[in-house]
Amino acid sequence: MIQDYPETDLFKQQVRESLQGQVKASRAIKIAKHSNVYTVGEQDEMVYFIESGQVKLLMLSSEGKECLLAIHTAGDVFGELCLSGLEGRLETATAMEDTLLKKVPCEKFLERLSRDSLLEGFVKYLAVRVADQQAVIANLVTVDSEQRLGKTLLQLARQLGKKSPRSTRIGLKISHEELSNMIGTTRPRVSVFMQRFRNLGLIELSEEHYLVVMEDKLTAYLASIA
Amino acid sequence: MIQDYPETDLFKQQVRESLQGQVKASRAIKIAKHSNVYTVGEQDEMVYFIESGQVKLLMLSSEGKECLLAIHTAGDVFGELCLSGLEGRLETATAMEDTLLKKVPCEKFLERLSRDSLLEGFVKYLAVRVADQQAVIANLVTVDSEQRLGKTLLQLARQLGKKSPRSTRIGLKISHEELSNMIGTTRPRVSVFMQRFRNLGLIELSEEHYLVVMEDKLTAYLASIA
DNA sequence: TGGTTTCTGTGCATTATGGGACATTCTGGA
DNA sequence: TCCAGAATGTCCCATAATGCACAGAAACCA
Repeated sequence: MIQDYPETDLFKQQVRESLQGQVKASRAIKIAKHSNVYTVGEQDEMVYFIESGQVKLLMLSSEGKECLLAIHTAGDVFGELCLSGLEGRLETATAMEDTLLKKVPCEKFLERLSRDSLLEGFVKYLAVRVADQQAVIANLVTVDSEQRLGKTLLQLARQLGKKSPRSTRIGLKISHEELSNMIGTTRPRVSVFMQRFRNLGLIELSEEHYLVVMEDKLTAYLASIA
Repeated sequence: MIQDYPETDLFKQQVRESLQGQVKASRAIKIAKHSNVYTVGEQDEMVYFIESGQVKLLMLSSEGKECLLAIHTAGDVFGELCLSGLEGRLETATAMEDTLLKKVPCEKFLERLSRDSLLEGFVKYLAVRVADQQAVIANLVTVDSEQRLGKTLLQLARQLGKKSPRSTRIGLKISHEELSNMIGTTRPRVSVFMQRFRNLGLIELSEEHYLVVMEDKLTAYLASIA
């Protein structure tokens, strides 16, 4: 689903450098664990860059059900949707850990990209975003929850994990409830599937309770139950 | 869910003009109804512009289930995901009617945008795309199929419809099966909901069997069952 | 115009899912 | 070190969704 995107990594690197020049202009801000960076509907035309920590993006349905859209970690950019010209935030951004951020007003961000000839890189980055979301949508539409959970784990492993020959460790604790909010099912359901994956040796919990994903095995299993 | 985006329309207008200069370089190509413009996995680094007709974008799951991602009509751009730098198409593009297209190699497209100072507009356009898809994902995750069908109809009405004071006519025939492939449910289920919406006066079928959506009523109904 | 195919409306078994509930284990804070 | 709150592992059951089947209507093709 999500592949390795060297171009995207390159782009993030470039943005980081580009924003360095901005350091004095925009000081780093500190967000405490469980606090919000911004909330739905809020007028906040800023683009954020994560120095350290983790941030999750959530949408709420009318009945208050949550949908976890993405988890971002150090080096990521988020909040860039204010560039769409739409008024008000569509989602809420919450720190999962104490987090250090840089923020730049969205017009400034565009100007900066433009000046540093990064617009094409940003277009590429956004195109990758659209492609990823497209894959997520297709998954939600076509496959059942076990399969979706599996693919989501693979995606998280590739996005956040550290690779070893046979496995990938996700250095970030994500609760079953958060997973259920990503794949559109209930928490108990995720528990059952996670247990199953563990019994089959597709995933493991490390000493420190980090999640370890055996990408090959999990991929093979998902294909076998398809 | 999907709002009116004057900026996006403006951008499409500008792209159209920008591509006019390209007319001789890239002749219009004709795609017969039910034929594919490109298919999954195909190497086809082109950006398309629709002169007339309709095109739908489909993804296929491993078991062959379809997911309808988008419907594009005259004036729209599609296939722009090749800008992500990923190899091979992620989806299949199929003409729903006889369709006339212009195509431009993706690097040429970028060059052209750059030359005509449309890169920022394109960034905005992509940001809107991401925002829209985000809304689609949140819907798939948080609400049930009736609600999703309703929202999808509203979205289609706003995207494809012609407005009257109280209603919007969608000048394009979309089968229940296609709808079911957009919202992630089965065809019979869509039939039942459509019937219900019709009985409640939320939608109508015109003489020529076009779908007419009473946006206000439908919106109110969806809110009432939330 | 007739015949064929696709689309729609419906019903019904079977299965999957959602929404609780509850005991147990973990974790972080005092 | 102990306690309170959070997260996890399991059940159950009412409900929603899937898969299938079939008849009627409409659209398409020749």
